Amino acid sequence: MAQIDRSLIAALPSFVGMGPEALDDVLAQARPLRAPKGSAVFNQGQNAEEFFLLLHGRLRVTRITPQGEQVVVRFVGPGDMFGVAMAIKSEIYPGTATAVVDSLALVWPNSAWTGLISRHPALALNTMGTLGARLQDSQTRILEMSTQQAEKRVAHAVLRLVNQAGRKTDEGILIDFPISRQDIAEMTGTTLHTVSRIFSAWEEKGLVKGGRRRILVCDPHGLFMLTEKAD
Amino acid sequence: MAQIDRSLIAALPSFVGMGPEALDDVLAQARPLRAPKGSAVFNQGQNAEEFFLLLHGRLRVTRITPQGEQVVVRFVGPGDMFGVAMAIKSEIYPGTATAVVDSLALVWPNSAWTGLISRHPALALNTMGTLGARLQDSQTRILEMSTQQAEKRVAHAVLRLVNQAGRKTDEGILIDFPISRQDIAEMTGTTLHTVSRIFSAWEEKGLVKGGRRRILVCDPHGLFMLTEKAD
DNA sequence: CGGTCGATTTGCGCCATAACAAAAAATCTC
DNA sequence: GAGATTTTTTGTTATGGCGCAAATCGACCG
Repeated sequence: MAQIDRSLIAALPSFVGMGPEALDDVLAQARPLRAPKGSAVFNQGQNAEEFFLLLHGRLRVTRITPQGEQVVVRFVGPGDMFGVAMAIKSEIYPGTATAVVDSLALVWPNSAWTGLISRHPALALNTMGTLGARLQDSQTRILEMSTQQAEKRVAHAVLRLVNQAGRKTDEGILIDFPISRQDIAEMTGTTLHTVSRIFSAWEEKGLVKGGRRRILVCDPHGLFMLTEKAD
Repeated sequence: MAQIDRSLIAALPSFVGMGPEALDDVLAQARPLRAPKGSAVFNQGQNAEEFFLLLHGRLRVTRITPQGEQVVVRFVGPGDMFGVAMAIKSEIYPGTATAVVDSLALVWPNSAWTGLISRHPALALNTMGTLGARLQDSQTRILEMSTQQAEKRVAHAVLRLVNQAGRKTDEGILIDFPISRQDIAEMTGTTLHTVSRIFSAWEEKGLVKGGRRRILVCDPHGLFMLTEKAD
């Protein structure tokens, strides 16, 4: 198999503090994987045999309850590791990862995990940092869902998306991957209908401009006010 | 300082797979800390300079929003690590840990963290597992808060407490540390009043017996049914 | 360009649950 | 054990946002 160039990953948060030979050791066991838009990289409940790093594109990670309700756990962006079931001592993938745009990832067999962690303490520390960041994020969401009502939760979710994937344009900040009202609803624990109403209200106030599966934030500062003091 | 006996920690999940000299290395930098009931081990926002392992007792970890609303993040039991801000690359403690009964912990200076992780890959893997378990737990709570209504969320919370800290008695399963309706409310994102009503209804059905700051689960199976099928 | 299908918007009625308000009960203190 | 304090229970009222349903809009396709 052709060796992947280490410059592809050297700058990523997961690999900071690692030398060239360490990076080569990491890459030696990886293979690339193309994920066309709409395809699933892995499915909830599947036996977890590999872990991943996203190089390019965007994935949506979802979880489904036994009763069939779905929630969006997070969006994966370039440089993020995902499907690290090994790290969390799980035999199966706890969620489903779907490409929302054409994407490209690196894949390692789970068998490589323990060795890599043991040989590269920096990788261990970085991975913990990533898990910790996700934990913080989850707990923040719990905090919001416990104490705030729908409009604020939606505002926070949009602001988080802006930070993760916002692209400045001359009209405002564009979230540059397809995301539906349904997605926002599943991120905030509300319904499609409520999100739609909230967005309509925001459009009237000039805070956002909605397109189909697109969000254009005209006034992020206004959203901040919405999340701080209440209307 | 007197060396702590390694048998105290050898069997704990955080230290499985570590040999005697590794355990001694870990313990060499630790000191014991008593936390009387009601005292805070650390406070939200404080500079994080140490990390901890609970040997005996029970702590409640809470987080407060800028607006002053509080939520209960989790309960820490014997054998659990807590306050591992280092692991998650945080400078400060993101929450407050309060002893709900007289407790005893081990304390390490943060400066010991990187070295310990680097020297003991097993500790790294175990810690990741712990973080992963908490992440799973958080995401499960998000799932529940998104899709289920108050009664089910409370039922789940009680069942989780039963698993963590339930003690069998001849009348049922007793959660053997002080926990108020307010606590349950803060764990489930509802109000004191709603929790009280729910508990009253359960008492009428014979599912639980409530005492002040105590919960006695008479029929866990009944609660399971409550969380599965509705009604 | 017309047809089809998915996404979004909007109206309406209803219900779970929050908010407010007190009383009652349990526990602690001296 | 009397009083004070905290916790819990319970009643009443108000409302956010969910469920249902139907209309509209926009995009993609042949």
